[in-house]
Amino acid sequence: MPRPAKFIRTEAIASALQVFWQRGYHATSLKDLETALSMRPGSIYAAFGSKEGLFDEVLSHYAERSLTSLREKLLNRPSAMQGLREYLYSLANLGEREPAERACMLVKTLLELATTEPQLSARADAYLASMENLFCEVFMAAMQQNELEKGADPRFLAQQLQVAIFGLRIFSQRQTSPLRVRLLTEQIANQFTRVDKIA
Amino acid sequence: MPRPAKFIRTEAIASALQVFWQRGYHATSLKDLETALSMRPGSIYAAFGSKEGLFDEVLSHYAERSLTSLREKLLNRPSAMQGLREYLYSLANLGEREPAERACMLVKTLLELATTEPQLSARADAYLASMENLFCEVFMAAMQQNELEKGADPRFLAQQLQVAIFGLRIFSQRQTSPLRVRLLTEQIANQFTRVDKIA
DNA sequence: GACTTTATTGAGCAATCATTCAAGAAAGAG
DNA sequence: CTCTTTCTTGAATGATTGCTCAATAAAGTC
Repeated sequence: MPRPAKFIRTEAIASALQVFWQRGYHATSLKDLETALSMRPGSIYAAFGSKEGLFDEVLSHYAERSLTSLREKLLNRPSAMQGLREYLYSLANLGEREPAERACMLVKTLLELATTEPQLSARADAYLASMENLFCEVFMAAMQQNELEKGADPRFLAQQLQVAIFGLRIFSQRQTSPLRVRLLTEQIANQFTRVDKIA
Repeated sequence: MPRPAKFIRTEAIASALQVFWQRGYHATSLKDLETALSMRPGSIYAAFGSKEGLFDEVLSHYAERSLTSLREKLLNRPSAMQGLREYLYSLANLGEREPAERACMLVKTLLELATTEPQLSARADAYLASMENLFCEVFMAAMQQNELEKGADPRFLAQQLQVAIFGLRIFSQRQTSPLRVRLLTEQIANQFTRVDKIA
């Protein structure tokens, strides 16, 4: 079989992610993508079908990557609460990251495309639901490990946690000092993994 | 002096707000605005200068309106904490509102335009800082009224509160049941106006 | 009524948008 | 090498973008 594709799909998607994450869906033009991917329009369309198709694949890639990373940090840990704590602390440097990549891309997509591209927004929503479910599993594991009181409501805690992370990542987009973001992160980590939550 | 403008500026801005809030800045075309405002391009440009100028005025209008409403609810109250509690409970129905208007427009703007229109994003940021300051005043008043312990950090509490509201309003954009949003809202209200915070 | 001043109109502008496709280039198979 | 298959190219597509401006309409002043 002749002529393998010159571009590497995963690299193209990683480049496209960067552009879409920073500029958003509507403000990203095909010209932007041509530059970022070093591909000509024909190749992009041959490979991904459309701008929407490319975005869709980028979104999946981002979400799967995020979910995989979360699972590694949170599941099958000797102490679920310790894993959660470490994950939350990994957000402490949010204020020092690339500004346009501080907010979660799923959230940015959920907001930007709610009206204009509801199917893409719905896909982002579905991935966020998976993340909530993952948090729920963590709290259930913590209950089994006696790190969380028996009467706790893991679903509710998972949603509370997601609210806190949503808010933190939005806040980190504001032009405040990275230190304030760090302090807020630590407060959240303490709130959700506090000693007095232990049975 | 002859021929007064037929359109009413505040009404035009209110209509433009609805379109921009729902579709975002980049996905709103001049055709969308012509339809919403019932104005022809020439009139729009005579009145507002440019799409960016119109958006800027819309953003100011939204922010001033929000700030005024917040001040009414939160300042000069016999009990600052009671005012805060009532404000937070007013968010309990977020899950039943127009989907694309559940998230704060300032936040949507901060995220969407961070890279592509940094001056508009910065304006949204500045208004969010005013809101944080307002929250800070509320907590200071609560301390003076002995509704909050003397050692409390009003600035930190204000930022925590903003994080919670950011997160809640994003979460309410997800396709979850309005009841869950209500429960989360009540939890936040209790967290920030809890009895054991009182000195 | 005539005059002045401003608002409104909408056709039309260049630029950009996402997308297509015929032609050419590249690489393995024989 | 030739052949076949696939990938890449980039000019060109029609639609849409934000925006302009000369012509027209409307309202107060005199």
